This record gives sequence, structure tokens and C-alpha cells, in this order.
Amino acid sequence: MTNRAGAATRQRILEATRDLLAEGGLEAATVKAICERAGVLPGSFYNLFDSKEEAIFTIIREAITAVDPDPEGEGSDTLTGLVDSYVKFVTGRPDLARVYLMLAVTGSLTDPAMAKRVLRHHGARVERFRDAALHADPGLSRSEAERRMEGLLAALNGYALHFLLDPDFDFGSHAIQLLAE
Amino acid sequence: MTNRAGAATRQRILEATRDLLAEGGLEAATVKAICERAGVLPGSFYNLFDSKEEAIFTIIREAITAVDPDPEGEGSDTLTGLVDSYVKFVTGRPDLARVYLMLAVTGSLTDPAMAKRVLRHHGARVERFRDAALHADPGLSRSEAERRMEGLLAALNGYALHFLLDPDFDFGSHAIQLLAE
DNA sequence: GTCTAATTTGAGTGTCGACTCAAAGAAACA
DNA sequence: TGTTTCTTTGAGTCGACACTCAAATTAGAC
Repeated sequence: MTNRAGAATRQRILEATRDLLAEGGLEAATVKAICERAGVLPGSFYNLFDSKEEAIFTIIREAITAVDPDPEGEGSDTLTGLVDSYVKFVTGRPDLARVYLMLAVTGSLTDPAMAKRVLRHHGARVERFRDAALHADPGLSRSEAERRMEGLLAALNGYALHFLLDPDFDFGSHAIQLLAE
Repeated sequence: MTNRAGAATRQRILEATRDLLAEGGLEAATVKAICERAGVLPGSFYNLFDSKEEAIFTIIREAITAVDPDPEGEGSDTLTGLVDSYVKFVTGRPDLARVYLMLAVTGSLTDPAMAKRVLRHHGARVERFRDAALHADPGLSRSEAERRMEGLLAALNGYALHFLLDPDFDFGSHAIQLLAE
């Protein structure tokens, strides 16, 4: 049976891992650094995680899940709502957004499974945006709606990338402008 | 005075570094791997480069320079031409494009100077696109042209990111579509 | 309180990284 | 050919990394 203490330590370790990833990327997230920040010794880390990879993947999953919150109801998405929640995620959790982007770019190189995962995730998002677009303008053809949403998402991703490099960049207004066009 | 042999070895080393970076990212570009691929021993590497960093930065500079070729003449850029050369770079040299993107994302985290560099480079590109847009449509206000070009470049960057994750993605047609809007 | 199982300790292992250097080997030029 | 300078060799250093484990400590059930 698990102790309460173990779960608390686990959380401290995950927090430390997330912070280090956000601050200095994969390079900074060494087991030693994670343990120091979490106030724990290596043995304790390995009592709770099988490997460093496991801790890091836990954070990545967290990031992936956080980008797209569960829909409130079937077909209830509005375009503004979707864009808004994307913006809120990137500006509100730049740490997770950064980890996601970083792992998407570098991880996909070495690990084809990671690339597939990211692309599948992207595809699902395009569909969700497309449905919202069709709902707003039923006159649009399905493929035309999809094409436009691909463009919208590409621009959103481009702006998000800019924002993560330059926190002064006003991601919010730029994103909203995209909807006006 | 330098021997001819040294220069040739230097090129082999840089080639090996570029390939390894493109194939497996920073992680794969170890001195050992670089030397093996270049058919050289570590001592020879360090006779020509002060550090591994120096070799890698040489590749990055190469990538940065290659994105934006020299203008053919003052104010001679057309929007289609600019987009076209961006597409050609990304699809023609995905190795360099990948290295650039990777370093922009991960390097900017640990190294603020890198972030500044990337942003300055981006700013210059926006200006170049803006001037081309103004040339095509002199009725446009300067700030409106700049705003639109920021959006165009964001979408281009987003599409480029997609292409680098998925070589089947048709970057060319998507990029051209952006101009039609 | 006592017993048991979960947790933490912290010194330690093996591996792989960047980088060094004295000595051997070519190139260039007289 | 002899000399000098440039280049390559390859064994070796040193530090940092992920990860281990027996022993000590602590928490929870009875």
C-alpha cells in the first residue's frame, strides 16, 4: 500500500521537472538538478520513477492534455472560443507551452513516434476548428473550411512561437486579428 | 601558413556536423560521432576547432544566412518572390531549416543572446516583406502592411514547422494559398 | 507500543561526454 | 635533401551523467 508521503514527493519531483524544462530545456533537467530542486535524493527519485524519461514524459503528457481542454458539449465550440483558449493556454502556461513546442521540434527528430503523436494531435485540432467554422458559416464547403482553419492554426502556431521567444510580443491581439480577416 | 589538407578536413567535419544535427539534433552531434562520420580523430577536430560549440555555431550561421539570400537589387523584391525563396529554402534544405528551427526553439531558452538574434532576424524579414507589400499596393498604410506581413510570416512559419514534422505535407501549395487571400 | 511495509538516505557504479597532448607523419619550400 | 611548419594520431584525463542498493528512517495498521 502506498504512503501519502510518496505521492507528495512525486508531486514535488514533477513540479521541479516541469520548471526546469521550462527554464532551460531538456539540457537543464538532469536528475541531480531535479532532485535538488525537489529537496530529494536520487534514491528517492528512483523509488518513484523508473527513469528520468518517465518523469519527463509525464510532463509532456500533461502539456499535451492541457492545450485542448475537453469540449463543453458536442458541437458547442465557437471559433472565438477555440482561439481564446489556445491563447490562454500559451500565455497562461508558457512553461508547458514551451515544453510542448520544444519536445515537438527536437523530440520528433529522434523519435518518429513523437512526430506521429504531435501530428495526430494537430489533425484533431484542425477538425475541431473546422467544425466550429462550419457551424458559424454553414455555406462553407467542408474542404474549404478545413483549408482555412489549417491556415488559421498555422498562423496561431507561428505567433505562439514568436511569443515564446519574446514575452513582450502581444500574442492575444495578434491572434484576435486573425479572426477578423 | 595553412595547408590545403586542413581546409579539406574542416569541410568534411562541417558536413558531418550539419548532417548529424539535421538527422538527430544536438543530442546526436557528439564530437565522437562527428569525427567518425568525417573520418577523423578527435585530435584533428580540435586542431581545427576550438570547441564543439564553434563547429555547431558555424552551421547555425550558415543556416541563418541561407534563409534570406541577398536581395537582387534595392526594392526589387516581390511578395511572390520572397515567399517562393522561403519555401525553396525550407523544402530544398530541410536539414538547415531543421537546425535553424531547433536552435531557435531550444537555444533561445538557455541563451538569451540567441533569442535576440533570432528575433532581430525575424524583424528584418518582416521589414523586407512589408516593403514588398507596399511596392505592390502603394495605397496600403505602412503599419497596415506590416501587420499583414507579420500574419503572413506567422502562417509561413507555422506551415514550415508542420512540414518539418511531416515531409508529406505540401508546404508549397499551402504557402501560395496564403498569397491569394 | 509494536510490527510491517513504504520511504528516504547517500555513498557508490559504470558509461559517455568534451577535450588534451606528446609523438609521428605529411606538405611546402629552400 | 633538409628543415620547418602544418596536420593527424590515439591513448588518456576529467567531469557529469543516469542509475543502484543496503541500510536507516518514518508512517500507518492493529
